[in-house]
Amino acid sequence: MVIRRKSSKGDGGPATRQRILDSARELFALRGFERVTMRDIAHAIRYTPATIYLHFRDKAALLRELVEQDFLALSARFHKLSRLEDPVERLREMGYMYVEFGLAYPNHYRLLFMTAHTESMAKAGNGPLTLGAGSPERDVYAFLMATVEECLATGKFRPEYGNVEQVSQMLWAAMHGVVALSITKGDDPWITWKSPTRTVALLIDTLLRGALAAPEE
Amino acid sequence: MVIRRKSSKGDGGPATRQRILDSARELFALRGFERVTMRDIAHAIRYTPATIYLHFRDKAALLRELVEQDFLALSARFHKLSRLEDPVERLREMGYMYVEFGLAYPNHYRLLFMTAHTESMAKAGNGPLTLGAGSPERDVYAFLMATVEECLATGKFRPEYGNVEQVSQMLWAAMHGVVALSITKGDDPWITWKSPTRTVALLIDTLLRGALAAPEE
DNA sequence: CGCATCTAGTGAACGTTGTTAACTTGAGCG
DNA sequence: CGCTCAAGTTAACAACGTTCACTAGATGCG
Repeated sequence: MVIRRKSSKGDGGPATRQRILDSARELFALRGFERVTMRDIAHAIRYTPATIYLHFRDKAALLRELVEQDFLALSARFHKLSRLEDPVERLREMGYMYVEFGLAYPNHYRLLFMTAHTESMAKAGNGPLTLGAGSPERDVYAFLMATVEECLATGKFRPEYGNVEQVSQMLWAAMHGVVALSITKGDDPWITWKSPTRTVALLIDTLLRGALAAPEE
Repeated sequence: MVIRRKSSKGDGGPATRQRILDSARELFALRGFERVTMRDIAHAIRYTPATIYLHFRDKAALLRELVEQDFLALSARFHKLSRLEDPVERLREMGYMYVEFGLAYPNHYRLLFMTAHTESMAKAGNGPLTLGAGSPERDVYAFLMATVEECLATGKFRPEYGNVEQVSQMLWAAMHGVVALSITKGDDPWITWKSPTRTVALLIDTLLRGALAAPEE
């Protein structure tokens, strides 16, 4: 309907949109989603809160776009692991990488995996981002599944691990648990927390030893 | 305006306090913490919102007291497992029980393990509930640690699993991952989720096989 | 030029939230 | 009777996400 022929500021329109995204990202990562107000974001770029609504439907739509970008970052890091020949070793590195990612950017991780954005998506579900050759979410999960399948095809896993999706979800859940527990409970003083890095190392070792067909040490 | 006839003062005070707790519990479990307002709770017991603040410092304090009670319920269920002789079998049942608990009461679980109530505790930290012979939180975790230690003492585990806390936290994290992922992402349509019950079964099997000293099948 | 149009942005408001301060009511008691 | 005190209410506050009516300024066209 509307042809974007505005060119006075040239890229003035999309530019402010990007500025909103940038300051939102920074504030979210700094203080967490709930503790950042629309007025905060607007103030950071010296605009009025209403301006944000010219570029994004809700606060949730803002979140969603950032989440999508973060998924892309994680996905890119995962794909760098393709050079590892041994799928088991790739799986191990994926686990480390995943947890490391979550611990390095806890607020991002919270947005990605600890908040159900089914509702947000339903509200602002008209964006083209969820379409287009599989979202980064799908991509990350597909990469995990492909690696698991390769482990299976090369006979590295025991026969009872034939269900690729089941195994993938199990592995994902285990890694997620380390990150999520560390993020939400890591500051509770009533427990003496061990380093999550050590925990994930032990967890991966245990899982692989339990799943591999032949003893590998 | 108030229909309620006050029986007397001696009994009236704690009674309304309990009514607040009851309706808050019901509403929280039904809609989740954030989607229940103080006005909702007050309306449910036909009182004014301000009345709640005569009995509880915040909304968070209300939450906290309920959380404490839920922990007690889980703790009680755990202690019933004491009759199991084999600590490994006890561990396995604890895992099932934990996940089953979380899936049966997702909103409760969210309150218990998926929201950091460090801040809430700090605000309403004067309550006597955190004191007194170890809170249920500590209790549940202590029960897990004791079972792990028993596994170790009886030589069921491999020698590299000597750190009781490390192993306990690893197991807890893995179980937590299954529940948490299922709660937050279980409704996402872009993935075909396997039954969490099956996932946790596979996970426990894998973990135990990886941790046990001797092959057990 | 003159007029209409579109766009990015503003300012003030709306409805809802958690929370608090000031007032009212009624029982118990000297 | 009058005092006190707990339990509740009324009305408001500030902060939040969000919307609506409006405006400054650039552009397109006769």
